[in-house]
Amino acid sequence: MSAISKRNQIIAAADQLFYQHGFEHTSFSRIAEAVKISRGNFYYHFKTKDEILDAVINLRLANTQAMLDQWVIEGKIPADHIRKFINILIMNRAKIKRFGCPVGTLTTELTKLNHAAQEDANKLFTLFRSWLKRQFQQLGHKKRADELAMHLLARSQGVATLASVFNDEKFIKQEVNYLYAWLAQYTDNTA
Amino acid sequence: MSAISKRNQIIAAADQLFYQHGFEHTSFSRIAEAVKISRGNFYYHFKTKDEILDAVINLRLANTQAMLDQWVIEGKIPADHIRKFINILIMNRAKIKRFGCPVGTLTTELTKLNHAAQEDANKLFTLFRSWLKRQFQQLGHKKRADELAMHLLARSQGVATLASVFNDEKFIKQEVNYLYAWLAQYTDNTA
DNA sequence: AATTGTTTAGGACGTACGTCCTAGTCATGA
DNA sequence: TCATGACTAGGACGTACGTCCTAAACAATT
Repeated sequence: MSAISKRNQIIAAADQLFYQHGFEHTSFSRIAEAVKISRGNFYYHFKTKDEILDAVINLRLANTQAMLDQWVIEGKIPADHIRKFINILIMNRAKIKRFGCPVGTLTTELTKLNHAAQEDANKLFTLFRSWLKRQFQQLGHKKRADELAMHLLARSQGVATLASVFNDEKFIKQEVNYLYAWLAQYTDNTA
Repeated sequence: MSAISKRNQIIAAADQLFYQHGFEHTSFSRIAEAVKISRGNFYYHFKTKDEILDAVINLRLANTQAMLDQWVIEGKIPADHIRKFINILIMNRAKIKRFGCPVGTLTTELTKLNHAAQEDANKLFTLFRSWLKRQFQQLGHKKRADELAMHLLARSQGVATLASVFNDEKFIKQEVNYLYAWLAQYTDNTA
């Protein structure tokens, strides 16, 4: 097991645990247990908890960027791309129902903790926002592109939160249908 | 200073601190400091932290119920009542920008902590949901009342979250306008 | 076989937390 | 004046946490 691999294992485990139980509530011991190393040995890979958080955020940023790039490759038109964004609510509905949105819940927690990494975490949102904005621009809505991007982001956030509170996957599907209908307004019959 | 008064002071302080810094991140000492009693003395008023949480949730439930009742008294028609709900985004925009939605952020945190009080906290959402449902029913949307209530709740949640992430009050106002427009669809020219 | 750098386990350290106890203060009213 | 119950300050307690150290095991190379 190489060092890099073990390091990545730790980051991956922390990623999951931060999502499921929150950053503050996830202890070193808990992560160490998940990757089957001793708590003390942890220090060899990461000096502080904040270092892990940075690594997790960077991992998520990279994964998100890759996902967005992939969507652009797969889809033919901007409307396809945006629909792929909406569709993550469906794809991840089981996890969303249990733990909410990974992006939203992390940034919310870091804001409450007044944590130094909160601006880095916000970049996750900015990534989506800029990407969505570009899609709406390409749809021809140059002026309102950012407004529409923010609207869609907010709607998705709300759906994730309520689905989690009420443990309701059906609600996700319902709202996704609303979102598709909303999007259709802005696509020139290119559905 | 009577016992009840001091107890209420503690609950009120905890209410604020839980909102601003989260439940887990708010220590006994921090609350005691806020109400100017010693940390040890705390034990006289509340045996455990969970007891305070319960009290805070009950306080919020009572305040919310009172607010909803008041709205019904003040407004003339159901559309007025729903608009008052939407308007809390405007009324509380400064706090929302800094700390998000008090209801949403608490329930989200308790879910991550897998805390026993999470169901009680969810009652806050249920309170709004049932009330909104009733308003939509009175608007004549018997079948879709709950669906519309959930939709409005989700939209509000999303707005609060994004406004907090991007520190953006303008966004709140923008989305509130969208919400008013959305609501107008369901009111028979009684705006 | 010897050497070197990487990775590991185990545990020590200080701090902060939730909890709990106790001795004492204070106001009230008999 | 004294007895009572409400309230308080200060600190003890065990536990869990983030952090840090050290000695040993391991792997790769010479």
